[in-house]
Amino acid sequence: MARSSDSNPAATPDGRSVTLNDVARAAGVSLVTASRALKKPALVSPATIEKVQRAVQATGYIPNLLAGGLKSNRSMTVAALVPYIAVPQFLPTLQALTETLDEAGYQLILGQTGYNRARENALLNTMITRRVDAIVFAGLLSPDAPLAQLTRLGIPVVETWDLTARPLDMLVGFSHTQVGSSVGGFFLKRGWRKVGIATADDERAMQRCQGFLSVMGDQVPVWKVKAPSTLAAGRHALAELLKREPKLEAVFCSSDGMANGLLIEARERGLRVPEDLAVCGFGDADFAAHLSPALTTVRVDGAEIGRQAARMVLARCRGETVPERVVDVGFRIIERASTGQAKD
Amino acid sequence: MARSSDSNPAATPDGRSVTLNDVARAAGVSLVTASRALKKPALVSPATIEKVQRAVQATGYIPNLLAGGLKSNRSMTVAALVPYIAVPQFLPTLQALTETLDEAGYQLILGQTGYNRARENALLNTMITRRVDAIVFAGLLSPDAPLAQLTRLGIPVVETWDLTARPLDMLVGFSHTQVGSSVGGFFLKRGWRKVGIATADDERAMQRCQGFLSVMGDQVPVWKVKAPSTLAAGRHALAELLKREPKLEAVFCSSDGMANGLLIEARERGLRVPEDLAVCGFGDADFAAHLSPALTTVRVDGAEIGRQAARMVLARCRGETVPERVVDVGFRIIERASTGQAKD
DNA sequence: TGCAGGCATGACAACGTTGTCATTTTTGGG
DNA sequence: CCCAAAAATGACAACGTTGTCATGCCTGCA
Repeated sequence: MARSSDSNPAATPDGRSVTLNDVARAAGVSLVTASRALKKPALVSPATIEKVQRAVQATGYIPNLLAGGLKSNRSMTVAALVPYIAVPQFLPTLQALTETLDEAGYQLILGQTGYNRARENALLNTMITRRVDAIVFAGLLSPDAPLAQLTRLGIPVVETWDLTARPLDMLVGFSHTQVGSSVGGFFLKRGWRKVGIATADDERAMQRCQGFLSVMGDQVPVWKVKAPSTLAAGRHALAELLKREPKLEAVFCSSDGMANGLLIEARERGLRVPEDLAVCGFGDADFAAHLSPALTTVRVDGAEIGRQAARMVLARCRGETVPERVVDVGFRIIERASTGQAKD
Repeated sequence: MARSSDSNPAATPDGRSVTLNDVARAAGVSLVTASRALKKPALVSPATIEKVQRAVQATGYIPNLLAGGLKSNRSMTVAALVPYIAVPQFLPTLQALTETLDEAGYQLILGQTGYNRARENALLNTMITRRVDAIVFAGLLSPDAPLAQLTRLGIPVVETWDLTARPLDMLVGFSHTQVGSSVGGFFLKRGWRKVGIATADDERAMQRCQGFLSVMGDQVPVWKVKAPSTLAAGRHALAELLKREPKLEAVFCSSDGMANGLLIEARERGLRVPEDLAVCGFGDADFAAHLSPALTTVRVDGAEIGRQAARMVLARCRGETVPERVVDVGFRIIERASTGQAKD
């Protein structure tokens, strides 16, 4: 990868790299015209465009987005801040976000907050320094975030995967409390009273937990693990919950991976699912429907969250105002075999 | 998020945003000194640094990395190109890469190639346009990639998760063919002759498949699915393989998720694992050890790949030469219950 | 044929920082 | 107390593009 100075089609004779200026000279037009031919072809005659494109080929010109971004103050870059890249729930969102933005020429800059407010703020500052055109955040921003900077610079912010009446700027998500109470209601309707909850300790999972407890009562045994939750944590969770409530009838898990662990642990212990123990997960991961028994879970359209967030970001980057700044994508309990048949 | 012009501590009276120039003026030093105070404190007296930092506070200065990057020709940005963000195997690599680079002030720009060479090349060009300081690629670059550009600009490239004697630039990975033949050898030693392979159709999985077949023979039934493989695909795969070879003794899967599917399907069909059917996965996902039976699989240290790639990238960005341009992180077959006890 | 209006192009400055070289100030040894 | 060397600071230009305004040209209509 050494920079060869001889016979290098992308370097001018004196070694500098090829700039738009060189292209313009080669095409016999002015710098501005060359710029326009490439970026705003509508303003340039077809013949000139042709000339410029030929010159681009001949010189091996490679545009420099940094330079353009400096003047136009647009980096064509969007920051995506998540706790960890590997948190399964956010993956469809990240994927859809990346794809949708890419189609519009925007790229994603990734940041991992590690469920850590200090890092979150540090990352926000980093992204501001990079003059990202927008920020998409997994969750709600903390009140002590460097909001002032964001507001100052007018950087659009989309909070996701949560719900609040007064978002910082824009929001795409759903109510975790409501998820919890819905699952609680579902359990009640099935007549289960000896229930438990196995949950990660992140903010959103705790909201689901609270919603669940608000319906099921505070005496419900709660097994809490450090986020992100795993299959192994799920196996352990069932063991712990059974210690506290040997006659456990149903468990609500804060992720499908964890629920998968519960299914496995239940089988190991000779507990039949759903006859002896019902299990409900969260997220409707791709594998949930194919477990045995198929897993009842809460479906959230993570990809849709990503698409909507991208849509909002792009609109704002085009200078439009986004009318509905809060989008509730909702959720749905998907009943499968792990909670048996409805008895009504 | 409206840009308020009044009482805005980050905007000068005339509405421009605060630049280093304003800081310098406020601190009573020159522009260059202010720059150095913030970026190269070793060259500036402590008293001046103090003054400048105070001025930064007072003015609410926010640096602009784009501007600096233009002059210094360093974007403090590294591109990571993967097939899809959600491919589980790459997640630990991405996570480690992000973390390690972040510590050095570099951020990751994400690109999804979608197992598509055309998109791959388009993305490479995009990243070059963005003047990323390096590119980390999941897999090997295709020969028709815009290599010339990369070489021209001297952009460091790290190919990962594969092995070749002559990488484009640098490489961290391991031999998939060898993985396949190792697992084949392992199966042979156990005396299994009626074996099958369930594999995704991406390049690397196909290499593992070839390695496996080179040891086990070409008559082995192969069930191929579109990458990325899933649990559902695994369930289906077992059904298909049993059609072709009803007395199947062992199956090698191209991912742990797929293997999980095989375990489930086997149980559904009343096949005991490992007594009736042995299963080996690939990747040693976090759940592999906690399945029932625990899954025999091939462990690859994905996080280490990420760290090594980051190490190489950072070294090159510091202008150092990287002596060992090819790092083989190897792999290990982790024997667990899904392949039973060794009989020797 | 003359002129308004639109289209195509060009000149110039600017974006906010950093590299380079020059200059001033300080320090330490004789 | 002086001078050489080092430390600290400053002036200027440059990075490569785009925004703004100005200008030349041509088309079509009166």
